[in-house]
Amino acid sequence: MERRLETLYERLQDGGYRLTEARQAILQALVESAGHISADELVGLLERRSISVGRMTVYRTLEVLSVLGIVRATYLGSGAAHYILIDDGHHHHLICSNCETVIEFEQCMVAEIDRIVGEHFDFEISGHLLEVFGRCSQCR
Amino acid sequence: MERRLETLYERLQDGGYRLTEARQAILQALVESAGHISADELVGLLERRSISVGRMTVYRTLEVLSVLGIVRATYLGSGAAHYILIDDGHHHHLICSNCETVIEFEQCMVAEIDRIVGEHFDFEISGHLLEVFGRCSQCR
DNA sequence: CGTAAAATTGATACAAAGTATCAATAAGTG
DNA sequence: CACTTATTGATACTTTGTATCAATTTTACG
Repeated sequence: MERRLETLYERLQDGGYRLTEARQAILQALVESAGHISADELVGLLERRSISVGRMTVYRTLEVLSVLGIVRATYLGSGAAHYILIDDGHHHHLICSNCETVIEFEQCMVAEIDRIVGEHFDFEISGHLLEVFGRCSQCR
Repeated sequence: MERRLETLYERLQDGGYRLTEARQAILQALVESAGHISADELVGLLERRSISVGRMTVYRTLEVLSVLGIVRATYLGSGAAHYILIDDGHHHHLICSNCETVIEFEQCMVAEIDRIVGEHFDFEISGHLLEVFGRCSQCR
């Protein structure tokens, strides 16, 4: 668990960014929330822990983490982007197109695609996000 | 090509929605733009063709199309959600985490996942969106 | 250790994106 | 055609995201 955070800290630094307290707090919150969280929810979360990080800083940090491929924004119903930790390279979830329920799953068979497509387009692949849509059991 | 539109019209109606001129215009624009388009870009596109559809209607229609699984919102850099036609059940693209370039590709090997995961979670799957991230050749 | 250069932060102000409301209008039904 | 019901769009508004810049923090270096 700590290992994971440490690695993220390193990735920030290796990317040429400074490892500030704000960024550490944000990464920590992201790891612990372990889900889909919007920028403003993140601000609220940190606030409740009496860690004061400005809204602007949160937005900027998420942008940095995006560029580094650590985080990925996705759209889940509401207007706000939700950020997903994708530091291990992938994330998968089912989304009910009706009620927007999100169910995460682990099964991943996309490694093949990564390889083939990456070669084909001369693209250095760092990860992927697979969103599968449909109707959950309740909405049918 | 016309066939595709016809099918979309039917899906709207089968879903219990009325096939209005506004919705037809929006679907048509989506099919022709054949890519990733934001709500406001869509409004602009229609305006330029002297088809007047209110902003509100576009947002609402995209919401309806989302619920029907015809369209899917995704984040591509800018703050606005971009909508992707996913009427044939899937869409795939590479996104450079650095410059946000989008490269679409067809290769799809995810059918298997759809089946397995769908059964496992009692989820009726209608499609998926696979986003693969990394660095494009220019950004390396 | 200080100190200076450079990155980062956050208050403020702003722009863009998305939502609620409701009277006017258009679509389907018989 | 008339009637019921869904849809539309103008308006006003909230939320989300971005630009700016002085103050602060971090890092590198003497």
